[in-house]
Amino acid sequence: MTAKTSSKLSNNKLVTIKDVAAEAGVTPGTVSKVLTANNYNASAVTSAKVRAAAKKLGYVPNSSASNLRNRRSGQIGIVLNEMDNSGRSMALQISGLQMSSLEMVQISFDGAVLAGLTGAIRRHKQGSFVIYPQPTNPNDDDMTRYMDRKVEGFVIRTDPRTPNRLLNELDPSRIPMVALWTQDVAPGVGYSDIDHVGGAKLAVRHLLELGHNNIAYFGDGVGSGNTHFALRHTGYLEVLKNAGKSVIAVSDAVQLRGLMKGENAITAVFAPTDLQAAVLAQDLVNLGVRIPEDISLVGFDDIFGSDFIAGGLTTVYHPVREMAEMAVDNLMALIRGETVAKCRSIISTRLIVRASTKAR
Amino acid sequence: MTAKTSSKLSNNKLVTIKDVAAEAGVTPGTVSKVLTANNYNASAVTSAKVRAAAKKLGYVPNSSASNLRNRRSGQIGIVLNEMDNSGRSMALQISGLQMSSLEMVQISFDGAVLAGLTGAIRRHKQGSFVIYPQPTNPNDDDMTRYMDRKVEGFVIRTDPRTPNRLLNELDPSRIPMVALWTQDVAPGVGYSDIDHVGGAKLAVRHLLELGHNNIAYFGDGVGSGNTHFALRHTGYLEVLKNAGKSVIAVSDAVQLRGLMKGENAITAVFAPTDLQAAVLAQDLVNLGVRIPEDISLVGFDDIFGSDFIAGGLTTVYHPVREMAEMAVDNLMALIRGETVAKCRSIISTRLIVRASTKAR
DNA sequence: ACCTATGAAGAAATCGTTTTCCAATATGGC
DNA sequence: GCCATATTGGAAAACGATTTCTTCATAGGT
Repeated sequence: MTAKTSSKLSNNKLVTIKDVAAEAGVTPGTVSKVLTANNYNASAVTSAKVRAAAKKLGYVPNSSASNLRNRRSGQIGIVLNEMDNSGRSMALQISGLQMSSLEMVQISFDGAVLAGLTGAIRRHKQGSFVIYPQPTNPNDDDMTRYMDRKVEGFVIRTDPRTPNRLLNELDPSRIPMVALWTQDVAPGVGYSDIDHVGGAKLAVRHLLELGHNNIAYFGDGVGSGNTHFALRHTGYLEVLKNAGKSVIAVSDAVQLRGLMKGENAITAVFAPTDLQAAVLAQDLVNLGVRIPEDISLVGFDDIFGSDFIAGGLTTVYHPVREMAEMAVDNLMALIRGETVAKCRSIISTRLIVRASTKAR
Repeated sequence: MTAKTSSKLSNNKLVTIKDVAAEAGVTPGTVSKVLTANNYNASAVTSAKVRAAAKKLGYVPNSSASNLRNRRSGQIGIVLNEMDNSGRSMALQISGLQMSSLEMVQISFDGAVLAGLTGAIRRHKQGSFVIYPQPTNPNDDDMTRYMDRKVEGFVIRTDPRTPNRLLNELDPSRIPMVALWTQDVAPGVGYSDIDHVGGAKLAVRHLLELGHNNIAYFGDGVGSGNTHFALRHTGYLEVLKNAGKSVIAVSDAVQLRGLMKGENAITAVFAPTDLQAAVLAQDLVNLGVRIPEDISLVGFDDIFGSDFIAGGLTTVYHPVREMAEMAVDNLMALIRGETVAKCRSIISTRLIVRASTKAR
């Protein structure tokens, strides 16, 4: 009980709309109209009085009251993966240099997401952003139902390798949702993703411009269910088909070295992620293949450390932060009643040319 | 206007306490008492009826209404540094391997903080956690004042190198605050930090146990205003003074190598951060000094990549995640009315022994 | 059996804001 | 100068949950 009562807002004497009204010599209703109603025409003198009083008293509207009256919750939920860096020492040692492990890439990714969110929050001051951990097991269902009544919408961080529970279980016609990092959503769901296809095209066009005629894709092209890989592969295929070049997928360094001979020798490789590029680069170096002298290599993501892969990996920049900001913007727009089509964004990427590619 | 009206909670037909009351055949007041009042004695039958009705209808209390009535905001503010990874390619190349730059360490740090927060959020379901960017310039003062009326308390992430504006400007007697990553706070402010002194002691004791008699501290001991460095230096001094050993500070590899000769030759070094240990290790290797054969080296932080510094750096683990969780717990306790003394935590560290230290 | 003490549930006020409805005043046309 | 029509601001009813105050009923003591 003591706990209950003492948990009141410490700011005991808070300024209410009544105080402002008294100070300005008008009624609370008028204050509200002047300060928030966008279609109300107050006389210039009343308006000035009210604003002066509000400023003088340092009035900040009580959002609980306002949200209650407006039947809004004033909160949006940001669902992030619950990061756990317990396995942080599982780093890969690649090419003689310490490489970011997949997990490190993830933490870095979520750090950038957070950076994007703070940016969005700075702009959308009016609302509250509540971070929720991704529900993973059935015990979280309670939490899901709970969240669902508390917020006006969700930004949901997806994983390219696995379907997202929340996205599948919540009804977009009942609660606005924006998926982060995928374009593969149900009707009515917004999204913010990067341009995987376009990014891959940039990479492959770069290799074409350097005079490479036989460009391999590193991986099976299906990406074992990783939707990003599939899109990046698509970009690879489109550019080469349009250019009338042949396509080929290689799965390891030994196989690749075998294909680097003869008249259709492969002279360049596009890897769908920097991490894979790093693995390939290490294996190639171990086989005595030089990058870029013997083969050009392009990655994707511009992960931290990519400047050191293969002496500086040419890669496609992955704008995580911008993507996260846009997700929030899209959700706000969706909540405002914007059409879903306008709440779907694909953020452009750009090529970063380093030392791993060279003209033939 | 359309925007305004359409921003209503999509969940139009939400279940209120009245619905539950009607279903259970009691009044709303009774429902409230049964479900939330902790000192109310309802008859077993009424209680059962109410709970059954609430469950049947899927009742979730409207937190705006409840917060309004209870004069709480139901929100706590988490103030994090606004992360910007634009300078991400400023990595250091150390010891032939790519090292985390200071900034990377920061992003990793904030990622771990976020991980800790999600953990705390999972436990403290009742409240909302709002992430705010750290106010940095005077234009943010509006935001500060705004935040300050919206939340019941703050967790404020500090930087050891610079004083924190928010901590200095807000009045702890008016709004509860918990500083994250410092112990240097005003009266009334809680904190959650790691045990810098104790961690340093672990490191230096480890060296003593290995038989080292002349252990140097890498850095000036003042740390140019970095409070963490000062504490770690204190731990170093205390252990050596208690052991009757001499202390010495070295500022670079060349100076250190000069001191590695003669009867009081230095055989071990404690660096207050892994990043500094990495720099020192690289310089030592370049000078032909072998680690740990010629000199033992211990760092602090267990940053990502420390397993590769000097072939595996012995270091002190820095529990970021636990520290962040504890900060939230402390703030909740402070808001509940707990004494400030109980809302100050110092999280224990532990030594991680790798290859950079060896017995004399 | 009567009166008091206790227990349990209802009635109603309240939290602070917004908005609809109305009254009052000012404006303009003739 | 008078009536109709805008303007402008006030009065009051919501929004949903909580809690105090009250009432009613039942149990217990003598």
